[in-house]
Amino acid sequence: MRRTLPQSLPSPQLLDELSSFFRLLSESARLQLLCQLKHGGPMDVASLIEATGFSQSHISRQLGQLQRAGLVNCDRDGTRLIYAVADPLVEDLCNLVQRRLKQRLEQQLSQLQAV
Amino acid sequence: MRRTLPQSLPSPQLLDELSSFFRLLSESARLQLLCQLKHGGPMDVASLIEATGFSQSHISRQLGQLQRAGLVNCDRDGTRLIYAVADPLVEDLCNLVQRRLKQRLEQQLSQLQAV
DNA sequence: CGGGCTTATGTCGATAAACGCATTATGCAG
DNA sequence: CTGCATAATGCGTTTATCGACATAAGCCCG
Repeated sequence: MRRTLPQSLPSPQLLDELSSFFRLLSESARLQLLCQLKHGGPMDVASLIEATGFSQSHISRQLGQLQRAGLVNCDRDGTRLIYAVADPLVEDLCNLVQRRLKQRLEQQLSQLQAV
Repeated sequence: MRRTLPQSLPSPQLLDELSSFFRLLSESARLQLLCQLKHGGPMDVASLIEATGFSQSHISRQLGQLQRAGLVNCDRDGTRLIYAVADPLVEDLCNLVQRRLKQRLEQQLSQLQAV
């Protein structure tokens, strides 16, 4: 009896917006930047280069995308820009997915052991 | 004082798995298939072709990806395969993101009106 | 077994995005 | 105004993926 009520189909525009959002998280580089910022708190680009090993141009572009999506914001400190996570949503999503990955592995493990 | 405790950085493998998962949802075609299955309940491939307009080969491939990720499963009915959503996680994720998109638009709207 | 139906896969062109290098733009100190 | 540092952008190469067509593989019925 646990049936979710039949929701209507999302419009093509909504599908595009949803998929575009998920696309932001579909690249490990961007996810890495977000996690790094979450972990170390607000940090400047030089630190992100140091932490991730990516080129300055690449990091700048990825941060630009994340900023346009509102997932990140930045303050100036002289010529440096200090970036910070602007929305806890990504962390929540990652936690949900991570828990699910874990459950799935445990399930596969138990099935193996059942043989 | 609402500070989440400093979680450790995810490993590269975890980052890859997370981003790979999100990549599944980063294509509107796959999201559309999932929503269609959620909306119409279990259905066969012919119905999905009818509903989405994609080619049979394309749909087969996308369903294959979703199935390998455990997001979808299928039962045989003779030669037909009946696919169904296997995990409510995707719906939850979409709801979270959708709500956030809505909040963001409302925020932008109020800022416009404040001028 | 042979033909018809349904799904999976090989292949290909088109497109998009990653990523780095080089260059330009922007802010700050002297 | 001139350097000096930092961040953003133009451009090219490479890689991956979409999506379709054609073909193969699997299943069922005569």
